[in-house]
Amino acid sequence: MILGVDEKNTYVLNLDKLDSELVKAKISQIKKVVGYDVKSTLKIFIELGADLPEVLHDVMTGAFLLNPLRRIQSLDELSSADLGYSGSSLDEIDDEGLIARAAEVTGAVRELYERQEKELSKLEKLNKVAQKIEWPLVSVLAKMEYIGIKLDKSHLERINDQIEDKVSDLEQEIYGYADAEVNIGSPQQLAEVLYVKLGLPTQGIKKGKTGYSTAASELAKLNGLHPIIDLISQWREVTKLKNTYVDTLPEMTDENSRVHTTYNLTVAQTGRLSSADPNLQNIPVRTELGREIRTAFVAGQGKKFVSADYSQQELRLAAYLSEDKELIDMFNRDVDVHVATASQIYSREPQDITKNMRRDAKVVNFGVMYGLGPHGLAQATGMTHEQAKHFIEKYFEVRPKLKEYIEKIREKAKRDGYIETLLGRRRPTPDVHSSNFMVREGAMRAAVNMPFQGSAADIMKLAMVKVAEKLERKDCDILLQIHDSLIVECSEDVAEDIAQIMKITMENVIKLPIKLTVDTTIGKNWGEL
DNA sequence: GTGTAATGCGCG
DNA sequence: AAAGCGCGCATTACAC
Repeated sequence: MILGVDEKNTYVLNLDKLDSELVKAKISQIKKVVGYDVKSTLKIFIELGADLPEVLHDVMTGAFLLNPLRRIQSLDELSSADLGYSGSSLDEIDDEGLIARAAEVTGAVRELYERQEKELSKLEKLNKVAQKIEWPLVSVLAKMEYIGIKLDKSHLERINDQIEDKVSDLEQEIYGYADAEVNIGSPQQLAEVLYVKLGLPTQGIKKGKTGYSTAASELAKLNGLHPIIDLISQWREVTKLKNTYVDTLPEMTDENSRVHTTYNLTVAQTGRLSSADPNLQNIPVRTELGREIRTAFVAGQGKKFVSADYSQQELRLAAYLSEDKELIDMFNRDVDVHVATASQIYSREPQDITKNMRRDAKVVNFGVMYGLGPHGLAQATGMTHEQAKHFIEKYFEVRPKLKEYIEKIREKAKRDGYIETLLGRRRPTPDVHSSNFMVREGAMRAAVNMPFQGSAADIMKLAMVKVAEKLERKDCDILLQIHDSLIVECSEDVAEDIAQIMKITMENVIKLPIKLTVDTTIGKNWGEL
């Protein structure tokens, strides 16, 4: 445990062991903190029951803000790359070594801090992102991670029993058709069975480095040609959920049956959070069995979950950023934008728009933000390539401002070498100059996506800071962030109240000419949300 | 045994 | 000819 103190700030290192009373006393006096991976340190402070200090700066996150392309963000890497340090490892030394070299380590942090502050002060908006969003968010995330979310293990056990029966049934049937006990989990062996042994057509099937693909999208093309296809798809769905969630989550709980994720601030190039160990941002929801897994996440005794979701946040931001008055107006009048879009593309009255027409319009509405082309649209909707091409053309006729905006982003990426979000977070775009078509176009699509996904991420992060402030002393904890959604746990009697606070806070976190609608739900488990 | 690439798929 | 963004993780296959 090392503290480096000067007249202005206290520099704290990443630690995992604490035993000295002296140290605990010292911690309680810390009011402001600078460090490397401060979030990890704050979790130890919480464990000790200390009040959290204000986060002034984090050199790991700072390095990422200034250059998100740099992969290695260890204190070692930063010290040698940015400060020219060449000594032995700073971040993998044991307790004794740490004490011996405390000055060295705090010195590196201090110097990185000073350099990064200088760099940030030259970039006004990025600096504001750091000061107003990232630094306050560090404490919010530390608390979320520390509190965790409760898992009903017996519920998962019951699900597991059902799954195991189903898996063995499916396997027996599949072995029957394959006339061998193939490893269904091996794409190689499976391809051999499907495309050689059973002689299924390989026309139109994607080919990878090792042979013909057996991915779900390719199997879909074979559906109806052989009963084994559907069985394999079912086997995949069930074993995926079993291996990834049902088997592993119960092993990651603490003594109170709670699981604690880690939110990473320095991974996603757009500024989103990522969640790992376990990843709680990809808990299933799209299938019946998947939703069953969600119900295993439960609120504690006398508590409820409240969820608050931004409704179509990225599409609203697209409307605002491209200054498409029509689209902005649609959102502000609460009309169904997918129906409205279909109505414009097909030149039909909204009441004459079928489910399928709406579905196709929805795919394009979201797809354009990712650079979806005719190929992808055809894939997603079942249109022919020609129809898809025409559909996209019609779309941009109806949304000329969006087309213009996308073109502007592509040009900016080439000209300036970076794209920024609404609040000024930057993503470098070096690959838009690549001589490789695939690499170049991929970089262009990522660039186009940045303002939408990244601005949404900024707004949600800011909202988390504000919501955390409002919920202080309210017997209510933020547990999860799933990109456009927050889940809190609070006592039953205040749930309605909390829902309202979250809605108002999140909708008004930033003043824009477009309404950012937030929907809330209350439930005893995640499946009810 | 450990590391890595490839494949596949869960979520927003 | 290619041609959907952002993640994390399980498994297989294979090199070391």
